Amino acid sequence: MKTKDKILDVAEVMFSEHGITETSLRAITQKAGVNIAAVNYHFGSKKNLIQAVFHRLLARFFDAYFEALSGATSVSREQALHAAARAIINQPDGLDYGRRFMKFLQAAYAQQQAHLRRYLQTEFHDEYVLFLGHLAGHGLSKSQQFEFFWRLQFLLGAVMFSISEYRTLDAITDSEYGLRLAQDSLESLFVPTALAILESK
Amino acid sequence: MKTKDKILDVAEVMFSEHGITETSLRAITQKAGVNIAAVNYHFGSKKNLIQAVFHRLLARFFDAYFEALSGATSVSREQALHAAARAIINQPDGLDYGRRFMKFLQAAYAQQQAHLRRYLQTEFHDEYVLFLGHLAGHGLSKSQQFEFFWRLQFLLGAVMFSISEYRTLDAITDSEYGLRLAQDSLESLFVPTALAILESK
DNA sequence: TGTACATCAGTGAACGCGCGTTCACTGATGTAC
DNA sequence: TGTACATCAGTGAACGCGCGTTCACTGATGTAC
Repeated sequence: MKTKDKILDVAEVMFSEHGITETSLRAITQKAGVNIAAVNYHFGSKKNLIQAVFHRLLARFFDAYFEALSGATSVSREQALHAAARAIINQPDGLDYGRRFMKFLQAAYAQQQAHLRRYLQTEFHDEYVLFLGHLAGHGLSKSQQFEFFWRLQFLLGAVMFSISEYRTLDAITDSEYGLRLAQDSLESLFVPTALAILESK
Repeated sequence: MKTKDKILDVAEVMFSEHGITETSLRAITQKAGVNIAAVNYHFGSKKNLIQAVFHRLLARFFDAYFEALSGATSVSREQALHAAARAIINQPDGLDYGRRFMKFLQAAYAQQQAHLRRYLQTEFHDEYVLFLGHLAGHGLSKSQQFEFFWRLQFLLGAVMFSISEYRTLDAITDSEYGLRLAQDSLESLFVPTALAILESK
């Protein structure tokens, strides 16, 4: 069982760091110190390994998200954004998890891994619908839903990109302005901006 | 000379549509109806071909951007955003160019094509600095510049993602709500949201 | 408790395949006298 | 205008390489009687 987890751990890091198609099973198994045939033994194929990594990343997000809401029955948009921000930012390993998650998402979109979109909507259907409901709110007209949908894409893009490039940005601002972003100030920059994206004008 | 342009055209479409590393020179040359060795004859390597495609996409954007400003001497942030939106949205071929440009950018970031970032900052240095100056404005303190930098990442992410996934989104909203986004309403949704991202709170 | 067998975790080597690149070559076009 | 040569655009076949996957196999652990 240790071999399976070792592969998952290394694959998560390498897929996020270098892209999914760019990362070979040989590179993963070599770094993990296991035999290359173990991937197909435990996961069946590279595609299944990708889904397994995605599953773990998603589960961790939704767990943290719903825990941050701690069973509240009625959730406002702002509460939802705070909970999501914390689920990504305030993890035991700091922004490392969030960065990997967002990098992975970004790579998945850019590399047309359509099977991952399907995977999210089937394997995490309930969580996904609940989460979207929190962000959308209630009683939207058709044209409001339509506009919300587009704004949600703006938001998703903004989050994916800024968090996934976090390290690069941090290094640039550090050398350029001598300033670095603390985790809690990232949340307080992020939530109002997210609200503005969903509600501007 | 026709062969070289055929390769560029097909490469631009295929890199954007399927990702950079996912697109083989064999696929490009086959679709273009030219010999595979012609790529290395005209461009030297796949990496150089990628840069040539990037160059053309960038040149088209900056041309349209500065033309939309039509030589104005002092440019406000809002003017700059309108000009940029038009440079991406109002092209002869509709959103197709913008979509390819944004998909390419996204793929470049996700696939760690660091040479492209360098290419932008050297080959288009003047345009790049001017454009950023228009968006940033003047007289920002260090901590304001720092915050602007982060907000710019939010904006870049939002634009790249929503435009590059434009077709998918359009198809979803069409079937879900029976609504599709006209080009000019995209601009009037986009500019205020962009302003809000840069200035919220 | 001991034995026989089945299942499970992991291995090493090989498979065919598609990749980017190279090379010797052809034929068309341009240049010089 | 004609001839000789150089340059340029494009070709077909092959190169070595790394890829994901497969297969026969080993040894450890679990299960049944």
